[in-house]
Amino acid sequence: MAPSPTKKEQTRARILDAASQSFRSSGYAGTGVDGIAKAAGVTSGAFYAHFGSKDGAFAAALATGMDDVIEAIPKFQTEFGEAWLDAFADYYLGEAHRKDLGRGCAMTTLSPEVARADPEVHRAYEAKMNRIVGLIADGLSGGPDAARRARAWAMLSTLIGGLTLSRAVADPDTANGIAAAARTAALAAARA
Amino acid sequence: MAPSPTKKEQTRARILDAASQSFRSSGYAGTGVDGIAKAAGVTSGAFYAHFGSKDGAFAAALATGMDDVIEAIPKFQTEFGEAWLDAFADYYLGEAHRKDLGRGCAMTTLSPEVARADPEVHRAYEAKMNRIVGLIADGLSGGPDAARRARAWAMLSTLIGGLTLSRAVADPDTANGIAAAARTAALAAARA
DNA sequence: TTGACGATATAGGGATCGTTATATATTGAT
DNA sequence: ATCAATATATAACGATCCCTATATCGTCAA
Repeated sequence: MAPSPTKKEQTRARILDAASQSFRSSGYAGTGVDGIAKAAGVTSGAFYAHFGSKDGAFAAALATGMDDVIEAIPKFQTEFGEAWLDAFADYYLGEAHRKDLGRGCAMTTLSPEVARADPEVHRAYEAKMNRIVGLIADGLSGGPDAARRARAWAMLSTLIGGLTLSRAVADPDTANGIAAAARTAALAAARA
Repeated sequence: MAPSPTKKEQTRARILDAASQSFRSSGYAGTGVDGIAKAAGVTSGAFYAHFGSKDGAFAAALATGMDDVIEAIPKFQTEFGEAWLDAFADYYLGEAHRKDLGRGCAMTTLSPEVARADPEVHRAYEAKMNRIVGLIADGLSGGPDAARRARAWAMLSTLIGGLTLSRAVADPDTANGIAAAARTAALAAARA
């Protein structure tokens, strides 16, 4: 059984949660250390005791955000079996996920931030992404491994792009149309 | 013939160029008014004389960035004829475009920023996006209009997502792989 | 050439930024 | 219960943020 978290671990988890949410919904530059601390119910002193800097908190938020995906994909695969791809695409482009910028998938919200970050962040991101693509490719059928990985990248591209576009438009009908089109294309790309 | 721009218009154009580049490469929150002014060779006084606020400059940069796309697509269509889709995808996911965050397509760099912006920005963005999708759909063949628009949305999703992903990874080979996979999927989605 | 006006520069305010140093509170071991 | 160690709070620094008010510059008309 997992050991019950200490008070310090609970505080760290609250800060990390607040940081993750703010980085996703407001971006790196749009996020302030004091704002994270306030959202977590602490002050900046606790923040700097747990993460040494804003960069450190971003790296941690990025890592856990990607780990969430790494954990989620096998769950979809075991829970839905052959239909896991459809279920995953439904979730990813569904209204609930679209509307939840703060807790939405880190791949969509943080990738543009990573593109602006230090090379070290790029590398950490890429390592996680490679694991994610590997997990997805394992859940695809047909073709050699390299081709399955390529199809996984294509599917992810379509899901992430579709989610980004649907979040940027104003009209819900337009957003639904984008999501539906991206869903179809993402599944087709995965099975091509 | 176009009238030669006045000094004031030239200054405004320089500020707008600097703003567009900074908003794309550093994001809205990562961009400062003083930085824009310095990059344009003026001071903040000139900035506020031309655009009344940071928001105003972002709206202008967004509008012109989308207009660039609106102008570019017909050029691809007339220049490359039937092969315009391939040429467009090649450009969009090509190395030159991937490496140029500051002058790269506004759809990819600014859509995540629009998702965080006021509803008014969402609406302006959506109006431009609808024109872009219409232009792309006009260049597709087969199926009713609604289906062609859906395929245009799907292709854009894949291009934008693929570009975003390829910019976030560290390894050039990985980036090339993502771009190639997204290219194939984007073209397939457009012709599905 | 002068005067009036429009374009840009200068100066600075009030707020928030990330961070550090220090003080206080809280925990855990004895 | 007491003390040491740790966790968090407080206070403050210099920098930068967006923006306004005012001053200076340049331009064109008369």
